[in-house]
Amino acid sequence: MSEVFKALSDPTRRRVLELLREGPRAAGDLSDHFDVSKPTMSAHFAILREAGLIAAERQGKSILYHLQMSVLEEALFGFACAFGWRLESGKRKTAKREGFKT
Amino acid sequence: MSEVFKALSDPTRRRVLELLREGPRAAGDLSDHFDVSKPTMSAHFAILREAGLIAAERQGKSILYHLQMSVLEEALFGFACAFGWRLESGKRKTAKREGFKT
DNA sequence: ACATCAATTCGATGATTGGCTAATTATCAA
DNA sequence: TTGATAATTAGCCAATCATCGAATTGATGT
Repeated sequence: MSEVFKALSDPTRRRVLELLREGPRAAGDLSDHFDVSKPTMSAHFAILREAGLIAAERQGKSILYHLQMSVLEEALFGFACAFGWRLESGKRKTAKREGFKT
Repeated sequence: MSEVFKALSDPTRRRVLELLREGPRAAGDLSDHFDVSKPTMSAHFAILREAGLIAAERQGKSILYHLQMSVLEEALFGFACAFGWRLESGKRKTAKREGFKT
């Protein structure tokens, strides 16, 4: 849980998660949205990956990242619960992600 | 919002928040629950204070800390919203907020 | 005034973070 | 095989973090 919050504590990483909400994206595609070097982005991806928030899948020369919604949900849910809140799925406009296995 | 998540990324600090959920507590009283020095706890309190998650009030020789629920709620709410979730608590008279600083 | 208790600030130290450039790995196409 | 492309790893640096013991501030009781 600490790792999830740590991952969320950086605005670049939060933005990456938001971008991935729309569906899987290649590492370089994601990097283009930010004003930092690719190695730096790679490090951000690694932190998100180690927190379990995203997962990678090689596709040709690219590496596609996709959200692992359940982990994000679980962490936030677990915390919100401890504070007497309820986290509801609402009308989740979740991604139309394809080639995705839960 | 980054500061809130950063504050939440440490288990000691999360536990402090949980303890404060029961009601205000003195710094030393809180410190007794943990296996670290008082200066270290003081530093944790400072981080929570700077994130706006707790507030201090002097009471005689002690300093009472109490939760600032609304800030915690807003950060989580703001984030959950961006992911299409709903965060509900029994009685919130909160919180239309926008423009979190990232 | 002085001693005592509660908590913080100071100063130091080792670990982690976020950033970079340069080097490396992996894949695909000539 | 060679070259180009996508991404990561390696190596480095400055800044921040968590932690401690020692010194300091603030409030109270004698």
